[in-house]
Amino acid sequence: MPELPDVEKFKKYFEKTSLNKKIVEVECKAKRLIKKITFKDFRKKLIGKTFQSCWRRGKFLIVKVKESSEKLVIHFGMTGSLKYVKSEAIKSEKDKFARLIFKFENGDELRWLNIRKLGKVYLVKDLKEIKLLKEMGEEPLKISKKEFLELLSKKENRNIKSFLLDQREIAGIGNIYSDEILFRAKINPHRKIKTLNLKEREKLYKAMIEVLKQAIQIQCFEEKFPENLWLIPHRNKDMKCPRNKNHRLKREIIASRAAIYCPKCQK
DNA sequence: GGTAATGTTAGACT
DNA sequence: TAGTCTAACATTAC
Repeated sequence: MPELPDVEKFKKYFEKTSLNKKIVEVECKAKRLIKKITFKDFRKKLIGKTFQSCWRRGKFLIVKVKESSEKLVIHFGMTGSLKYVKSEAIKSEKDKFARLIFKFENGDELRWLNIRKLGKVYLVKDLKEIKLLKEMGEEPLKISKKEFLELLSKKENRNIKSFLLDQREIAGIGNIYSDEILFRAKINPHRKIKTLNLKEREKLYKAMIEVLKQAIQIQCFEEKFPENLWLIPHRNKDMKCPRNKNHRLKREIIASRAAIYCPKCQK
């Protein structure tokens, strides 16, 4: 689930549920997912503190810890999410995949769920300690058209889908949304950047912003993606093109990922 | 039981 | 050397 729009949703969820509550206990059932620090130290440094504010960078959620110079940094991997559970529901609502749990003074708790254990959690003073954050590219919703075109022109030899997926080029786009962006821009995921003309590059920029903004706006609720605009309601389902029911979507491995696209609409 | 999965990365390849 | 691509990682769901 967690690409830019999903992490944006987690950010709002975190703000709504978990700020300014005293942490009284931290539990972890998959200690190797805590990076750069032992769980023992991690726990010790957080107990008694509160989360002050949070923001998103790429696919990372970053949380400022009050009265500390350290930040909690969460990466969700492929199968991560957050779940806040009220004290009265903790016993009845078990989560087999709750890998990290913050317990608050009011009895509630925040669970970091992570089925496949591809996620990571850090506690760092300086975000640059995390290699991927240090090398991370621009935010797609902040980059100007001019900057975006310049980025493309430096990578003419690259495949366009693998470019969009590369966090060092542009932050936060993953497999699902790269497919959506290319579909919206009517660009075939096999294309190399050097084959894209200026019009297509501009279309790509516009599609990227539109797709991400709209997904954020509907908070990634699956049922809210209009069927005649998005691949999401069709991918691995009826496989019909949103633009034309007679077109069949194709699934193909591109850039080592399962790409879904319409060969008739995306040239 | 086989296959696929929304991410990242080390190492292979060109 | 530099740019790009691929396979591997860990675990579960269907």
